[in-house]
Amino acid sequence: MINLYELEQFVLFAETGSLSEVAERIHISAPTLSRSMQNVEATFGVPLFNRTKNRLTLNTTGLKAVEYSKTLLSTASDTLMKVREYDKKLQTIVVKSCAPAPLWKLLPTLNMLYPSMTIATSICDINELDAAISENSYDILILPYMTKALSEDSQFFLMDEHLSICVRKDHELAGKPSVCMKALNGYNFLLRSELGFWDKLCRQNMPASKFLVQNDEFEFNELVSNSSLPSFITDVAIDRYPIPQNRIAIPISDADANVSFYIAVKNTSKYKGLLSKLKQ
Amino acid sequence: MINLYELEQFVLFAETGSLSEVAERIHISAPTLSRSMQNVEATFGVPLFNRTKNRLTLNTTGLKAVEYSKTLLSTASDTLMKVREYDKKLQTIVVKSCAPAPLWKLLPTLNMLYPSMTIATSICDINELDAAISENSYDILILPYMTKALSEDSQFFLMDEHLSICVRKDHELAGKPSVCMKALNGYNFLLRSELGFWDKLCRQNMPASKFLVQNDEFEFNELVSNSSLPSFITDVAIDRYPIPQNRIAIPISDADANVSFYIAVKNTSKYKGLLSKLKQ
DNA sequence: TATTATTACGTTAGGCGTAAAGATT
DNA sequence: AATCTTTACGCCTAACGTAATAATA
Repeated sequence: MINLYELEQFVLFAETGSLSEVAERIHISAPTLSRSMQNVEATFGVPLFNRTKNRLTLNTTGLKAVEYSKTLLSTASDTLMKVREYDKKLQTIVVKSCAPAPLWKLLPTLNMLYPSMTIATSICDINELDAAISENSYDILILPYMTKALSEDSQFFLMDEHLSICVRKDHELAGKPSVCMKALNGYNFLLRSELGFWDKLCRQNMPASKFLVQNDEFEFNELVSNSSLPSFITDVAIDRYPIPQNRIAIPISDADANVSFYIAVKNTSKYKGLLSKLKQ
Repeated sequence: MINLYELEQFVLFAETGSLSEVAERIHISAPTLSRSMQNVEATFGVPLFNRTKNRLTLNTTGLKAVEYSKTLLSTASDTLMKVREYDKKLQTIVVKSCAPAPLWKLLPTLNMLYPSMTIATSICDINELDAAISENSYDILILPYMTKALSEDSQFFLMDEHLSICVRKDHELAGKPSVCMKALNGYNFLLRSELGFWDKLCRQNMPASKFLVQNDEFEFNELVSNSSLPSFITDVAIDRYPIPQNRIAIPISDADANVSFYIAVKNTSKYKGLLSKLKQ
């Protein structure tokens, strides 16, 4: 049976050309390494070396053996790597959501129910979520509708979210009880990044508007407080991102802006604990 | 570092489903095998087993690990096999000849010069020899001409051979000093098998003749002695296959039937000893 | 003389089996 | 009670390093 440790020494010798040099490099004694090479030769069962009195070199068979040994060693490390990778995947819950707010609700519950699991969340466009479905690269999805690409059994209502604009109290729209996106088209807005499908929704329904996207939360808040540009807020986000005193929220009346989110799980039995928790 | 012996036990366990059964099968104790499985698990570094108190089973990661381990083990045995194969090829001289007689001359010399080498001889058609050239699947070739597919430096004259027919003394051709193949066309002949290009030569030049091919040397000789059918003989073969008293050899005059054989070697430096020996 | 490979040899770590324990059917 | 896995423990092999040898540049 091949000893992979000795085989590693063997290819190291091939790349170095000297026993003593390898011995020093890997911190074993020269006699040990010499014996290892004899063992390798014995397991192959054919001569691999030219032995002159004080110089060991590979013969042509030895060179071939090195070549094959390298691929063997690399498949060996592949074997380890892939199994570890597989195990890691088993221990991570991949959550892909079309919007951030549902994650705020979902993550604390997930962490509580599966404390040993790693939870990998990402906010995706709808087409990315569709891709995740067809590639099976998810454990949990959050969509703004029930998809027909998955069975109804695996999808459940999660929560509603209602979009408002957030304007200075002196803004020309400030007095209205509600607005529609058509009326908003043309106004420029402050927008946070990582909004998922909200971002696309705004751009599609207000093509004449421009959106100043802010990546940084602090900078975004500063701008909301100190500029006159309108921004967005939702009923769910209002706890996390309170409205400044000089601003007021005005609900958007469009159906598109009042969303129901649905959770879809790949493995219903694995997450039945989660699902029953969410129903409460 | 993976221990392949333990890994073998691991896949054996996967195929069997019980430690004690495997232990019995491969003649080691159950505790040793138990430890081996613990070692395998440790080298992978992830859980591979479900451990109930008295039943060990693989988890899903374990099943993946078995899968990868099987391919690793098979590439390991491939590695051994291919290196051994390569070594074996280095230690065999592959000789392909268009006819048997040149081998009679060549083989004793080869055996004397390279006593440790295995010599693999075969008698081939010309097109097989051409294939051997393009596939590099030879060490020494014997052709009835100098081929242009190889450099002149690697080809040398070996010997001549002259074909005769061998007829009963009462045969109608028995009195002739020589014959041409055109005149022989239509006669039926006894023919030995394994004649290489001689066989094709006869069939091409005497298409109206029939050839009774004998595989067995004894049977062939019996027929030559006891039938009236003409056969063939050459000057080189005459020592090995003496002409019966009731027969006589008549030389064939065609140029095709009087051949010069050439030896071609793949590695001239490797066989320069042989070549200088042959020149004597 | 310095460097290199290998053999000799003594020590010790680790691998194996026996015995035993703990648990299940 | 029989079967199965795992732990405990002692033996003994075999793997390692040091020291020595032999040979070369």
